[in-house]
Amino acid sequence: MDTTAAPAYTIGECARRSGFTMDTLRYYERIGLIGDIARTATGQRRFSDDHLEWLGVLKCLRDTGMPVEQMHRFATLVRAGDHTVAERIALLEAHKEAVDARMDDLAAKRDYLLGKIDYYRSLP
Amino acid sequence: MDTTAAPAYTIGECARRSGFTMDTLRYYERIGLIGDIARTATGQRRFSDDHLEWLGVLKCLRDTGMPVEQMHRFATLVRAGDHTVAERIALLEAHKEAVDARMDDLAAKRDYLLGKIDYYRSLP
DNA sequence: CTAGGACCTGGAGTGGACTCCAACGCAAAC
DNA sequence: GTTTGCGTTGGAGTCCACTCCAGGTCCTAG
Repeated sequence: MDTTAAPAYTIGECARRSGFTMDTLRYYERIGLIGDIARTATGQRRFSDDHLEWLGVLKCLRDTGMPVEQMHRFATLVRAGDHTVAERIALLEAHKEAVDARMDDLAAKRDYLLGKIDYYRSLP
Repeated sequence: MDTTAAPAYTIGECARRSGFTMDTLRYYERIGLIGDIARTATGQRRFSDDHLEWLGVLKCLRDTGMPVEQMHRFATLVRAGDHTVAERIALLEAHKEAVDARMDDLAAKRDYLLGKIDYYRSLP
């Protein structure tokens, strides 16, 4: 028999570990970004390691600027099963392109900023 | 005498050249990010090349994620005259640091994304 | 002269993503 | 066993940065 308890995190612990606030976690559950969260007999959420991993994905997508709606589409694909893998790749690739473009733009504007700073430094 | 007319752009032309919408330009004027816009006798705005240059700065700051309120502080410093140059440098440097941090974070998350894509690609 | 487009104002509305609240139940440390 | 604090809900509120609108004036090409 298995005496190892599967780790189950309270929403507070999950917030601490995932980097989302408790409110955001509840919000994400509500809008369908996180599914199948276990509950204790009294109704408290218990998150699993799988959830934490998924939240890591969500955090990555969100922090790179993916709109919540697109994350929702991705979550739907993941939930739909293996036959959506090609579509998931397409979505992630498109997003990666967007991130690359954003990084290029940031780099250019950072340089402009540096020039401005240098100019101010050059003043008498 | 000087027969060269100083270029004066309508708000539409200025929008086209600056990358802001007309509404945003009016909004920025209203909240004090742009000062001293000339008007025709009938009240239409006429932007100058100096404005376009300043709008370039604003666009750079905005597109690199500076909140409007901080841009406003910067605009105030610029308007206050040369004795604020040190403070302007400090503000821009702090912002540059923020941009660098953002870029590092994006790069890391982009790699995570690539890993995810590769994983999906590796599936049977 | 006239039609169509560009511009004006003040103020209201939008969208996205949370974030907060009241009023309550449950947990666990001492 | 009681206090402190974590968790619950549904719904309302917030924040930011615009964005849109009505109802008007003005400009310019034909």
